[in-house]
Formats: sequence, structure tokens, C-alpha cells
Amino acid sequence: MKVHFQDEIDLQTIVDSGQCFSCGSAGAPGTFWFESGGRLLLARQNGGQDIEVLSGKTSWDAFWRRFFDYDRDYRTVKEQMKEKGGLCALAAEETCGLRVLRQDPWETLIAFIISQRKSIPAIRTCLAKLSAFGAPVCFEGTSFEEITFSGASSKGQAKVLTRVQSEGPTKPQPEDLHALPSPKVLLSLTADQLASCGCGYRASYLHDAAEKVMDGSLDLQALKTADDEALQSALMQVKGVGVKVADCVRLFAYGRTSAVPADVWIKRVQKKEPSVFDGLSDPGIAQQYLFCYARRHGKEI
DNA sequence: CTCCAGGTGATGG
DNA sequence: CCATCACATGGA
Repeated sequence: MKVHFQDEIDLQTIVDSGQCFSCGSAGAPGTFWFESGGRLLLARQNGGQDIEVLSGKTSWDAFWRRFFDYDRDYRTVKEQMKEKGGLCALAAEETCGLRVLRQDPWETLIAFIISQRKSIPAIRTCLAKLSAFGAPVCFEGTSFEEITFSGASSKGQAKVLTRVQSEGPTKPQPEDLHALPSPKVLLSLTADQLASCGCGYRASYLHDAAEKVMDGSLDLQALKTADDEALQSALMQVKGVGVKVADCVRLFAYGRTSAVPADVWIKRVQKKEPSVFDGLSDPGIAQQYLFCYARRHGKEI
């Protein structure tokens, strides 16, 4: 199934953008997997505005379309950034196909509680280990090889996949993929189990988040209709959730594009250009372009 | 080995 | 209100 985007999309750019951590290369060139809420999408892209959905077709309209922020026109966003000039313009000119994803609130909350004082590879590892306790993903097909190379079987390609298979947890098979544990399951985990996932001092934060969701004092569903300020303060009731993590959840799960998560990279950008987010319609989207830009260029932006 | 990572809570001024 | 400091651990 082919999906056409009105503006631009680049799956590699999205995988590298540091907003979702359960995704990666599926082995074959231009082929990527994304896992969210226990669903698996496998898609292929060879440049341009189209992606070919290889697995996850039946949930495209109901889930993945929204996940990829399909209805936003990123040409408009980038145009405003270019007109503004400065680092905004540089970031917009340099990055093509980025999209700010709409992810599950619970999973986003857990992921960004984990994210504090961790590198992106370390976040991926920790979340993957935690996910061993979650539900297996739903997927169409039996393996990445079968899905990716259906109708195009050459021995050379098969060899590539054999090698990929042995590369470990960053390129798992569908049957190895699991969603993050639900609040109930997370509460049932022992301190040793959490420690073995590499949660470190964040284990008690995860426990508090699960407890608040379970007892109803944090209603992630109901917060979808809350205003930005109420949403922010509700999220910050959770231990280990400060301004930055709450901003990440607002932007990446609730689509609040006014939220500007300010991590070390964005703070470097703001130090160089204090007014970098002024006057933008969707500063949160610009933030994601600038995050990618700053990380690519290192400490000396 | 050291240094840093998509920060936060506690403490003291 | 703002400035420090400890915090667990993996990856470079």
C-alpha cells in the first residue's frame, strides 16, 4: 500500500530525530520499523513524498496517519522559519522530511522520564529492556524478511538480512517486539527488575507515574481536552517530571505545538540566539528542527 | 579511565 | 526567587 504525503516525509530523519525510541532500520535499504502502543508499522521509502506500507496497512487510517502528523503542511512551517532567518532558517533549510509525531501519552511519559540524564542510545536500550515486560506487538506477516522482500527474493538480499538478524536488539524481529508495560504491569515489577532495565534512580519516578494513572489522579485520556496550563501542571504532579519532561509529553503526545522542550541542545541554541522562537506559529515544531540541527553541528553551533 | 547524556528534587541562600 | 549538588548507569 502506497501513501502519498502532500509535503515531505523522510523516515530516516524521523528515526534519528530523538522523539521516538522504538523504531529503526528494518535491514533492507530504505526500510524502517516503528512500534507504538503495541502496533508495528513496517514501511519502505526511496526518497520523495511517498512511503510504501509493508505491514500495518489495516491500522494506517485509524492510527499511523495521525502518528505521522499527516494533515499538517510542513512546507508552511518551514517557510515561516526561513522567513524569520537566523538559526531557524538554517535548521529549516538543512532538514527535510522531519515530522513531529503524535505518540501515546502513557508511553511518551515513561519514555521521557527515562530520558533524563541519558543519551539517546541509552534511552533506547532501557526502554527496550522495559518492554520485555509489556504485551507483544500486533503485526501482519511473520518476519521482517518475509514482509520486506515479499516478491523480490534474491540470495544477495537474503544474506544482508541474515547479518542484520545477528545485530542484536536495535534491529529486532517482530516476534521480539513488545509495547512498554501498562501502568498495572509496571506497578507489579520489582526493584530488581527495574534496576536490571537500567532505570537507575528513575525507577521510583516510573512507579509514581503508574500509581497516579492507576488511582485516577492522573487521567491521561481526559487531559486531551485540558488547556495547556492545566495539562502541564497535571503532568508535573508526577515525581521526576519537571518542566522539560512535561513539555516533551505535551508536544510529542498531545500535539501542543506551543510547547518548547528545552534540553541542553536547545539551551545552547537559545544562548546563541535568544529570540529564536519569537513570533513563530508553532514553536514546538521549530524546536524539533533546531534540536536536530544543534545535535548535528555539535557544541559550536 | 573519564566524561557526558533530550533533568529533577532537595537543600540552602 | 536563584544557585548548587546528588543521583544510577550506559555509551563514547
